[in-house]
Amino acid sequence: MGDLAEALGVQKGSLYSHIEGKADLLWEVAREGAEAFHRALDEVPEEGPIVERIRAALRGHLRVVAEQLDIATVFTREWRYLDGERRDAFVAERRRYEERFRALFREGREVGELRTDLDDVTAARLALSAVNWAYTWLRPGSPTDEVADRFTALLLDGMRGYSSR
Amino acid sequence: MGDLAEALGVQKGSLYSHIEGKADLLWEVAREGAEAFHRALDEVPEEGPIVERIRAALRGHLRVVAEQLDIATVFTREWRYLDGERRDAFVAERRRYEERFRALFREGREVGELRTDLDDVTAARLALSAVNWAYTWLRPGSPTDEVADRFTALLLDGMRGYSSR
DNA sequence: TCCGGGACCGAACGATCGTTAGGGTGATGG
DNA sequence: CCATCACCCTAACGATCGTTCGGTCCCGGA
Repeated sequence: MGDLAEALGVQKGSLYSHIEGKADLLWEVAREGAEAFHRALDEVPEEGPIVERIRAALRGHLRVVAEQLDIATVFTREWRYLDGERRDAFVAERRRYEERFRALFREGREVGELRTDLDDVTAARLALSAVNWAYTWLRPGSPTDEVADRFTALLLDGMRGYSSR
Repeated sequence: MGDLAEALGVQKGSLYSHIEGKADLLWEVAREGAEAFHRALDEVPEEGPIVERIRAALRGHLRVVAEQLDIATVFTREWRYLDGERRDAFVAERRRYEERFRALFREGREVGELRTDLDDVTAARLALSAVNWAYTWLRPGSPTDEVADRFTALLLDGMRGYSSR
């Protein structure tokens, strides 16, 4: 609160003309984060090759991370400090996000665009880990689309096989 | 400190007969973490198929996470609260760990066991992200070797290709 | 047996921090 | 022109928390 007031050129107490309390700030940022990531997933086409949709999902996620690094940090790390009801609500949103992500891989396996013996839970976990961890090293201005494409290529064709495209 | 004292069945002040201060505790746990992960990497054979060595490295890392979840959490997240010199020392150790990890993929590409056009930086980042993120969902008692093998399989052969083994 | 020291207690200190209270000022709009 | 209201200030409060201090107890070695 002190830092925030200082950054605004205002006394600590003056903040409370505008906000209710510290917890509300975290909650707002967390909600913004959830919205941003879900919105990015909304941009992913509902149809078309799964491979392209996975690529789009990774691109979208990384773009949010790079463009709103602070919000992404709250979404992936600082949300733990939410309390009670709000925490539950956030966790539900977060779980829903992961579920939407996982659905891509499941569908890819089911329709046969990905290998039919794919372990989609592990695949989704691998992809989500990569983008979740990105907030630790991705910096604003990084070529996120390119990074996402590299992840996609590696996830699709592996380190041993040879690209089929 | 209060929680710690309570867990030990002792008054807060009594702790200072045994330790110097709170910061030392974090430093000790962080050092323990770095040692544990490096030790796990030491167990990876220096020779033999790269694929098996990568699998061993992932297994080792996940085993440390599952068996010493609190220490792993400090190693991956809480180390940020180290100060000054100690923080620098830790970051160096962490960087060295990542570098040792990355060397596996580079070597695999160089000797041709992995695809020669492999983006080894991205590959290492993908693998490290997966195991780094594991502290958020891996629980003591999980079959870490199996999880590591699933990661390995996916990383090696991808979601689209078919296994060559 | 006596002495020294380590472990512990109880209490307080001092710093930080989120928050509240009370008062002032300046712009707005009836 | 005056009342209102948003905004800000200064000051202080209250809680938390890491740490310190003086004193007590007990155990092992001289």
